[in-house]
Amino acid sequence: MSSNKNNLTKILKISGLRNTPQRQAILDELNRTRDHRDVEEIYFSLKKKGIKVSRATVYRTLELFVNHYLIRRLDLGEGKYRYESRESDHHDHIVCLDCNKITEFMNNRIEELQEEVAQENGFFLKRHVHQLFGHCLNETCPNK
Amino acid sequence: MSSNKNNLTKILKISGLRNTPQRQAILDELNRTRDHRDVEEIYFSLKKKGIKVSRATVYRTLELFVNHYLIRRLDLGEGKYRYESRESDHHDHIVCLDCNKITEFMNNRIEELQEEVAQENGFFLKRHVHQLFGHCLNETCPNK
DNA sequence: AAATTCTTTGAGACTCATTCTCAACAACAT
DNA sequence: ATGTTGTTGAGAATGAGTCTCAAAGAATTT
Ligand SMILES: [Zn+2]
Ligand SMILES: [Zn+2]
Ligand SMILES: [Zn+2]
Ligand SMILES: [Zn+2]
Repeated sequence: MSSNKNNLTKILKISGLRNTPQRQAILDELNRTRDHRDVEEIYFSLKKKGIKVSRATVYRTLELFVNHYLIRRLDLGEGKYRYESRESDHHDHIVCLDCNKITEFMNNRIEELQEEVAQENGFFLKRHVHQLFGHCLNETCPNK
Repeated sequence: MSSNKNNLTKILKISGLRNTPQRQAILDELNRTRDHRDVEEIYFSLKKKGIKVSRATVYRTLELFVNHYLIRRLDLGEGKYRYESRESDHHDHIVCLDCNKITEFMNNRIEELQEEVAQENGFFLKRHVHQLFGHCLNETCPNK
């Protein structure tokens, strides 16, 4: 945590930016779990911990961190973004249409084929959005 | 067009719904091209043709058609939806980050692997969102 | 430690896509 | 032609996200 704090301060300093309690708290909050959280969830988690922060700052900070590759932003088609820690490796997501459970997957062959498809179509691939939607087989899922 | 009209009327009737000039015009407008259009584009195309229609009806009708599998809705992460005709076969999209050109692709191996991934993770796959983003090699692209 | 500089924050106004409300309108069956 | 009931239009409402600007506060210098 302490090394983490120094780390963030350094990363920001390179761009002439300052570390603040709010920024540190938001990064810690995301790195604490592997969840995929939206802005309201993050905002209320911080509030519950007694951290003085506003929604505007949460929005601004998340965008800052996405641009500095400290976190990932994902759009699961819900009309709002979710954010996750970047402490895990690259992966894509499967979402249950019934219980909204988000499962991560990574398939090397698919990643290779994405490169091939881009090349075949005259594109230099920068990034991709890949999500599967279906019904999970969980006992706890309302579907079962 | 006439057979198309009868067609739409039949499809709607099954659900106890009525065909109207607005609904027919919106479907015709989308089937006329293979473009991926947003609501404003569709709305103004209809207006330009002198068709009496409101934004509310365009929104409502597009959702109705998506639910009845008459058109497809896509979310390219622009903060708004685009719609396309369903007269083409299933495909996914590559988008140029510079000129926003949308190119369609279809890779059978990827589609198979999506099924495998879903199965491996205990999901029954219903649909997927798959988009590639990169730089196109077009001469007319501002990037070149 | 205090002063200085310049970034960051908070509160609320604002934007924009989309949804909702409800009275007027118009398909369609008989 | 009439009645029933689905549909439309106009504008209000919603909700995520952005913007504004004065006050607060990091980081640096003295
Ligand atoms: Zn489930
Ligand atoms: Zn994830
Ligand atoms: Zn391009
Ligand atoms: Zn397409």
